Amino acid sequence: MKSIKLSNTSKEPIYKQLYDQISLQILNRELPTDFPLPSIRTAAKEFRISIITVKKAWEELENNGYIYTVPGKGCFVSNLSNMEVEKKLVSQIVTKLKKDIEYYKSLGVDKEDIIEYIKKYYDS
Amino acid sequence: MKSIKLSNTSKEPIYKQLYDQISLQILNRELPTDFPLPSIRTAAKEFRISIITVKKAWEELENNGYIYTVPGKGCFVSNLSNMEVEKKLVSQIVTKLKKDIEYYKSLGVDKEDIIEYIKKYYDS
Amino acid sequence: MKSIKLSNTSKEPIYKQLYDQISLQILNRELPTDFPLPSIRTAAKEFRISIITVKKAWEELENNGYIYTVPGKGCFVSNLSNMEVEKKLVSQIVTKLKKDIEYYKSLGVDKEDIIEYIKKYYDS
Amino acid sequence: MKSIKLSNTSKEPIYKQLYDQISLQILNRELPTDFPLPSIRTAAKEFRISIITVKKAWEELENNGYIYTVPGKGCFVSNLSNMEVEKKLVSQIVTKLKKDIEYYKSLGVDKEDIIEYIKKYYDS
DNA sequence: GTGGTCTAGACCACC
DNA sequence: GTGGTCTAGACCACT
Repeated sequence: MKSIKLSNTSKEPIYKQLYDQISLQILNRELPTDFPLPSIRTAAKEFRISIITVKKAWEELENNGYIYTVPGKGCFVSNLSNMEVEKKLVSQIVTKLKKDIEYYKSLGVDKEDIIEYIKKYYDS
Repeated sequence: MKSIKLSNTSKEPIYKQLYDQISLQILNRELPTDFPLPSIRTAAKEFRISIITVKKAWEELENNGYIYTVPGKGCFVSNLSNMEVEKKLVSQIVTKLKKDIEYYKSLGVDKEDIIEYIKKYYDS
Repeated sequence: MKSIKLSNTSKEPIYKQLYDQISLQILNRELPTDFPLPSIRTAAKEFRISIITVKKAWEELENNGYIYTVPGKGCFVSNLSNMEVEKKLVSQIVTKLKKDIEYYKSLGVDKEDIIEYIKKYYDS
Repeated sequence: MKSIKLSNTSKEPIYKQLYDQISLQILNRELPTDFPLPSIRTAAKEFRISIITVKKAWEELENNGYIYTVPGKGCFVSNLSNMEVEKKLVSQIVTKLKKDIEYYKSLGVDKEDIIEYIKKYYDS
């Protein structure tokens, strides 16, 4: 499991940061099917956050089909088909992209300018 | 003054929605220098929100140099030079763009793919 | 009568700015005894402010003995003895100075440092 | 935390009094880095003022970099380097001093007289 | 009329 | 428990 970075001062709530980073690792196949997530208590200790906060993140992951829970055993990465992964990924990207484009258009930015900016900043 | 749209259910606080839309109109020169904003009370009635919520939005606008207020008179659009407008605009765009790019990179999206998507969606 | 400068955006209310500058000119003998102040209407036009605002300033001046009103004629500078002028001046200075000193002490500034600063900035 | 004194009758708004006194304690290192400020509710009770008034003071402190807030946790004194503290202090002193000097000059007071007065009153 | 400040409640998300 | 936001009133000084 790749390292997780949590920020106390960020505007994003901690449970959301946890959710985002883990779901992303699952989509990127960095966590394989049936990989056991750390127990809620272990994770709470490791990240020095409240058990409740971890529980909330794990719950969200389960609700969105990223993991499944075996009572008394723990939580494991779901068996996502490539198609499902692709679908979740594309859906996330397109949803965000459409919103972003709306924003840039409202600021009066040209399509060409945005593409310029992206070329400029993407590799840095 | 172009119409303002506020959503009660949005995650964005109301005062922030007000701030965003008005500052945008100022940057786009839709509101000229010294244009009088509606009075706090008038705006509160019009948008059916509390006086304090409007006040907070107006306050933020003043703190960031978009408007100036004359007690007993009202609030007016600041005299922003083209250079200042440009600077504020670019700063907003670049700040958001960098965050967005980080996000897309973390999802493993290629630069070319993003540009493809933008070309596809920008004109719709 | 020396020129008067009023600022709309200042934190000081306009009537107070008027009062301060005129009372000062009287204390400095720039306006002699029985000098006629402009009429309220004239002053309002000249300074482009409301008649009420001028009235308030003139009222304060009268209340503090700087001018006297002759109904139907106008307002005139009072006959202040040198002693009275001196007393008003010293009282103003000492009152402010004591408050200022308290402030600087609370910021932990040494007596010597303040004197240094004054020597440095007074002539600029 | 040293005691705070608030005056209902002062011309200064309550939130400003709070802001001034706390920012001063931070600049004087009476409150160390990461020191937890009392919660908004606690402070409101203690000073017998509204929650919103405390909030406004805390907000100003955050806007000016004196404290940082962690939602759900509380507000804490920022980690200010000695250089930053010095800069804030000097900026406050010089800003006020320049205004004071202007005032004394407008009253026709000599540099030497002011220094005399300061020597006389500073230690009392 | 205007903005500036303040009160005493309230609901929400987060920890 | 915490801070973030919001409401519906109120009083004040200034124009």
